[in-house]
Amino acid sequence: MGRPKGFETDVAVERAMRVFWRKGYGPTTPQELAGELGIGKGSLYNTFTSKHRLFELALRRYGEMRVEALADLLNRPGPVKPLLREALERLVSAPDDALRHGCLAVNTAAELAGADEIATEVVSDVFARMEGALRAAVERGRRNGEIGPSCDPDEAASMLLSVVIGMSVLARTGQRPEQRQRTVNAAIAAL
Amino acid sequence: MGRPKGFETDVAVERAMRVFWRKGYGPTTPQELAGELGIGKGSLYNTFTSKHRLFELALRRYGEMRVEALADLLNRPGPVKPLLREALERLVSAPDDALRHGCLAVNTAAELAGADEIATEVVSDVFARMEGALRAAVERGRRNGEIGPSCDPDEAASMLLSVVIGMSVLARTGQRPEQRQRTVNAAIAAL
DNA sequence: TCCATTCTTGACCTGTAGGTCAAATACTGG
DNA sequence: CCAGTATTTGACCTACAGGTCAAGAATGGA
Repeated sequence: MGRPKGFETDVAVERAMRVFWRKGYGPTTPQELAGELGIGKGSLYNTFTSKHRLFELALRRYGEMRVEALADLLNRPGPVKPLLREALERLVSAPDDALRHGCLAVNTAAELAGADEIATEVVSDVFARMEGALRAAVERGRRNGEIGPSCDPDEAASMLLSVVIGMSVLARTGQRPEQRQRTVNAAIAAL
Repeated sequence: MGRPKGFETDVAVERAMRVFWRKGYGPTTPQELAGELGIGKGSLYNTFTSKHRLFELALRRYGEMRVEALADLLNRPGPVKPLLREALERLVSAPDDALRHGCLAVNTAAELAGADEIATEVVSDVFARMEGALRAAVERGRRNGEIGPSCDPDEAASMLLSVVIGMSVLARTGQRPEQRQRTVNAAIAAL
């Protein structure tokens, strides 16, 4: 009973995610969010309590999306190295403005880590899970014999995670794709 | 002639740098800057024109500092690999809160790249120069025979730069130092 | 010692961020 | 068709960000 909601919460969170992704947490104003979600400011606060809470939901959703996409790719059957390469190459040359905003988790880490406990925790968790997926892939490659036994999966996964994060920062600065391609080559060659 | 300045511009820029480093550009207020520099707000604007301009100076200074420190280290005589390792290990376990704020250039890239042209340009430049220093080191290692001829200096340097940036983001999230140590091990092993 | 000049300070101004609320609206059960 | 409930909207509120400015303070020169 009562008046029915005029919008779907999920869709709203998804749209909010895009806005935060483009502009970061601080510079995004409630007004802009309301506009982008197609609802009034009051509705926004009635549903999400605060800008910060909406951001948390958006960030969590972003994390799920990314981690899942990475795991899906790396779990595909067949040799692992090409899959790892493909995962990294997604940061080399995506449709341009997808990259120009970098990765929401990375941007959030740089903007809020330390100052915002919730954001810090969510982002750490996302990174840890990505690292886990990478490690699993490296382990599989070792069992396959694709990757030599001298390569420690923990070390390799940590390194790959750093590379992914680094590339996502560099993409934001407008670095040319060829340079990131080189990064990928070196990182994959290290396995 | 005229009343003499009550503070040294250089010192002020240096202090401003620390503040921006800790809190980022957006969240730092003119009031706080004035307080931290020990001058009135009017003086601040009289000397630096705008918050943004002061930030630019601070960011440029930060870049010089970092690039120089890296080059100095890598130019020390002797084998190159240990020097590269040491360079990366500076991001593993520095005095804790130095790391908790990450790297100002990286933070700025994530906060402002794309939105702020000047910041983007300064930061890109810093990254490019760091990459140059790393590449020079790798080349030297190849001439030494420390590093095999199969290792492309361009690729290696790009990869190392990404690793450095990635670690600096991860340090901000409170990641444990041991994980970054693993990253360093894998990155150096790749050479 | 008075002046021109350069700096310093803090009160003041304008715009906007983040959020609240009363009134209006749309539904369901009786 | 009315009562009760949940939602919507946009005007409204408070605080503060970023910046300006008039008045005063410290210098060197004539």
